[in-house]
Amino acid sequence: MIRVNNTFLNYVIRLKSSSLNGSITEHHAEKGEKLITQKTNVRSVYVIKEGLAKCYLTEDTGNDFIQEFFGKGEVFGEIELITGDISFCTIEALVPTAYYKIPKAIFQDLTKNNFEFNSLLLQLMAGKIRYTALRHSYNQTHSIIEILKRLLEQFPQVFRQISKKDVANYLGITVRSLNRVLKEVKGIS
Amino acid sequence: MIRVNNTFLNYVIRLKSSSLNGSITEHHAEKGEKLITQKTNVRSVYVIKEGLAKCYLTEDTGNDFIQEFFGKGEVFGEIELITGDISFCTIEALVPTAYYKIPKAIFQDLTKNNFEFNSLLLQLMAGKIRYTALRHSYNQTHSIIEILKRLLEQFPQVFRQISKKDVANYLGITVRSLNRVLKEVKGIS
DNA sequence: AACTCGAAAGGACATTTGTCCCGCACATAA
DNA sequence: TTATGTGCGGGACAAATGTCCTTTCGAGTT
Repeated sequence: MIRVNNTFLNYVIRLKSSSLNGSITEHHAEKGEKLITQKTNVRSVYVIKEGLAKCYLTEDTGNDFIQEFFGKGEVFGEIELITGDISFCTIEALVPTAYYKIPKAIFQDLTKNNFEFNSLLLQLMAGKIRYTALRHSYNQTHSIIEILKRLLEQFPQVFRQISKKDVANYLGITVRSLNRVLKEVKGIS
Repeated sequence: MIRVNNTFLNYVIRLKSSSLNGSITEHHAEKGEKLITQKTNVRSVYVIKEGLAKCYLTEDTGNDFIQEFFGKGEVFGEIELITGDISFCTIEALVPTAYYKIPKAIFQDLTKNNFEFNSLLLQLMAGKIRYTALRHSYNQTHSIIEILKRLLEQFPQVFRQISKKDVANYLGITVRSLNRVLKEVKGIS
């Protein structure tokens, strides 16, 4: 749901304030601002310093599917830099968000010449693969009410930060269904 | 659906027949045999030389969710070696399958000291992330009939190699629904 | 041959989810 | 103040999907 990665964030902060001072830059996005737009070129790796963003794909049907919510330390853009493809998703700030940008050339140099960075990158990507596999498996094999119950256990405050529509798009259902099931969940507990 | 990776396969074959002769070994699995079992330790990276396997997660409900079908050159086990966790899925041969095994120590050495291998590994993992993101987004935002139509366009022969039950588990639906929708698809075309 | 078993096909019904509404509350702009 | 838009909540009905069950078929076993 809301992913974080403090290990990587701390490492990037250390990198920034050391040898690479100047090439890793800090930026700020307002609520609703897009950090990456689907089907455009990506020139940097992004790391969230503070805030919250949604990562979503817009389909030909006009529907959005929210892949993940990114919190402190989450990294994106690295996939596009590695595969060389254009972006397959849009990243949009849900609240005022501060983030770091690592330019492509610096990123590529780090992966090749910095063991620790390379190792953290592998960890991070392996974690993404593992996490999404587990999530989609759970989602495909359980009813919406079970999925929602689990989500509310892990993030009791979801709706404080995230709109119903976004949660529905994350679960791949309509807001109407979300409301219906939400009522049911509350009725039980 | 059926993923392949010839680039990586060729590289591994070259590796095997050169410096690393002896440490990369070739094996064989019968139909139904499991190469990796969910929730057990993984000690090697696996690469399919020839054949077909399914990668699936068994949930507490008893339901299986098939994440992918692995064909020639597909790699697995690398996630577990990187994160250090036990396996989150089972890999089972669907036909007689030949594969290579790269022991953990060799794999770790290669990622650190072999630029080309490291680069191929990053490509491979980035590709997995991208591919599954696109697939799950499509699946969540389209009806089963659209998903199935697309699948039949890309793999007209699916049912020659893969049972209805496995296809249903891949799509996250029941066999009954699959049959129903299949009839509809054929009716249209 | 007789038997068992697993895969496939599909009927009948229940349940879940989506679609299309309408109304309410709360912003913000005119 | 009055408009206008947007998020939220939910009723009523339609459509999609699951559950349960029965039948058929063919491969292998005894």
